[in-house]
Amino acid sequence: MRIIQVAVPVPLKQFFDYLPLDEEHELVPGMRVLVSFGRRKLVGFVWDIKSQSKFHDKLKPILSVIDNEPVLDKKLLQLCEWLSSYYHYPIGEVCATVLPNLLRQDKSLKKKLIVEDKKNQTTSLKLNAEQTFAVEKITAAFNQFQTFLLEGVTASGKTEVYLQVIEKIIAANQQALVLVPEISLTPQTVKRFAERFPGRCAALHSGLTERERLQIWFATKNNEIDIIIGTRSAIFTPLAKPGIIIIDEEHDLSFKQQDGLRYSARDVAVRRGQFENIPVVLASATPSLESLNNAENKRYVHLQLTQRANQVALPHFKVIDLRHQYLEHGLSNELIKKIKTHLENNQQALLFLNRRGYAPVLMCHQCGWIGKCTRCELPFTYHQEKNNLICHHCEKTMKKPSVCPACKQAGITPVGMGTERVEETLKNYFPEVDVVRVDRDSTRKKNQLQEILDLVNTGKPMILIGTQMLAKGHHFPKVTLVGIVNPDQGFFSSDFRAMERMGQLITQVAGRAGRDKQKGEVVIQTHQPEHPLLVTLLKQGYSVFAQALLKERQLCYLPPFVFFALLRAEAYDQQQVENFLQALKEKFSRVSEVNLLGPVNAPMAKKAGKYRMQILFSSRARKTLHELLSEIENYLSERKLSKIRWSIDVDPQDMF
DNA sequence: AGCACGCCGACT
DNA sequence: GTCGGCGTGCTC
Repeated sequence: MRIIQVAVPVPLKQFFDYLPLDEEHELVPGMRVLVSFGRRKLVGFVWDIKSQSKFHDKLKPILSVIDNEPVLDKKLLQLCEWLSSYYHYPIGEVCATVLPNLLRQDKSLKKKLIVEDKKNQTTSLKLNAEQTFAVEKITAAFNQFQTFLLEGVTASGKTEVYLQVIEKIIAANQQALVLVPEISLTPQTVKRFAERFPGRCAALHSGLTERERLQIWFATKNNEIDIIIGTRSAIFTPLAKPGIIIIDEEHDLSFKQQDGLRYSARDVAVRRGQFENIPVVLASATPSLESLNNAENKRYVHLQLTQRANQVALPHFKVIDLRHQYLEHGLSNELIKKIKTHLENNQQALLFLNRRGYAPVLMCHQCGWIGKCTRCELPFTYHQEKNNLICHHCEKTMKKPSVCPACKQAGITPVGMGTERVEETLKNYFPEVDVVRVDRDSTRKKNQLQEILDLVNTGKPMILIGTQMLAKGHHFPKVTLVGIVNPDQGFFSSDFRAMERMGQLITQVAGRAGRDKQKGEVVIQTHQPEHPLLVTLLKQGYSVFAQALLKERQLCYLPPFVFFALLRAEAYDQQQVENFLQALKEKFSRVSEVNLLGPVNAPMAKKAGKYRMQILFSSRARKTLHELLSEIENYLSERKLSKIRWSIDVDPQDMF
């Protein structure tokens, strides 16, 4: 008797057993089958073929077999199993998450082939000694599992290292999988790969239709494409002949999925490399502390590129002490003067501010009223362009009131700085030059970003104001001045990773200054000019700064020296959430190797009308931590929690 | 998660 | 009388 064990995409931990459709249909793990599930019909995944079942009296036959060959090969099934147990997420939902949307449905596979335009092939650049060493080391690890941390300062030619490694991978008849952060998957990135390997690469960018995605999925599975470039979810692309996985800007936060299956594509890449027995390259100018620690422990081979190509000089850092200074809408006189000088020299200036809109708070000068979103209980951001108040957490929007809703007097004032306000201020100062704002609002429409980039590339003097969007990937030859308007949140945030991120941002942003022949200048406005970590970063560079942070993490029992997981819960009734988590904490606090902290409010204590709280689990023993999480997962799935929704976040990024 | 069942209050 | 609210239980 054959019993088919099926992973069904429902939020339940277990598999479900079915009878085969008939004797003819061959069933192999990884194939999709249509099954009757309760009163519904669902697309499930064959997991195993067994000879008996505990549910022998309840078994239904499979309704139909969708595939002739598995959509998930053995290695991907192994990866799914790992994902399910590591991230404590139901196996059937993991299988569905890993596939393109169109394959989650009951559609049989039909393949087309993808038309590729042939381009002129560019040739390899000459490597310096460090690059050559890196290429040789990585090449020597082909066909075996080894993780490399490729740490290269900006303009050190990391990309050329990937390209030459990929050249060798292709020569060995294997495929390369390249992951890049969300905002850097631009036409320029893709172009560089496409021009070196014409007709051999495909990019999974956001502009594709589901149909196009599926075509690329097939092409890589059938070994018709040698190089696949994509963001986070591309880590699940099937590969006929896997050769190497490369993660560009491995420190980037967009590699962590923030809902559903909360995986880190970087960590999944390392695990996949292990299962496929191939090398994995994690590359960054500013590696995460996790990866640096792994390099230190010799789990990763540390490769360093310290030379900047073409004799590009490192930019000069200048700290502007904001204490006791008059500020014109958040800008110091000194910064404005510097902008003027650079513009007069026919150069461009780039200002960073991590806050879109006009001002993060709108306040009544008469009575102190503050505009807050009723659903999230956080201040509205004032957008002058639309004359709106917008909650950046739930998108709730309202018209800006003309008089104070509380005291009915006129006196509503914007407080704090956003990109719109810096734009307005600088337009007043420099009416004769282009002042261009680059944030999510100004680039919402298709091609808007490209139009801005084209304008910048004309090279005429101008001022750019942007959020993080501008920190990566783009090359602005005429920018010689970079100003960081307000990095001070990094010093006081309750999030222990804020300082790491600030260091990464300053270093990455500095890399935008003077990439051409001109020496660049980076100006940082701060109320904390003497902060030891800021001084270390600016005087001794990111590596020394990161070492100092790692020491701090070790002393304070923080990751990567301990492992974290969060259990979040939300409901419309705040007391219910708290009681639920408190009871859970009391029940599971007995394991001595795992610390439980909380319940405390989640990063957004109230979102879209729901109250959110969390318990933090921390442990030096990963195994013990995961055993406890499994126990809790079992306990919770066994009982009915009508109004409370909970989720587990392993290795969380946004904690507080 | 869905989806059904079942038990209560309030409507044409 | 029946429509619909949501609390509870089940899915091989």
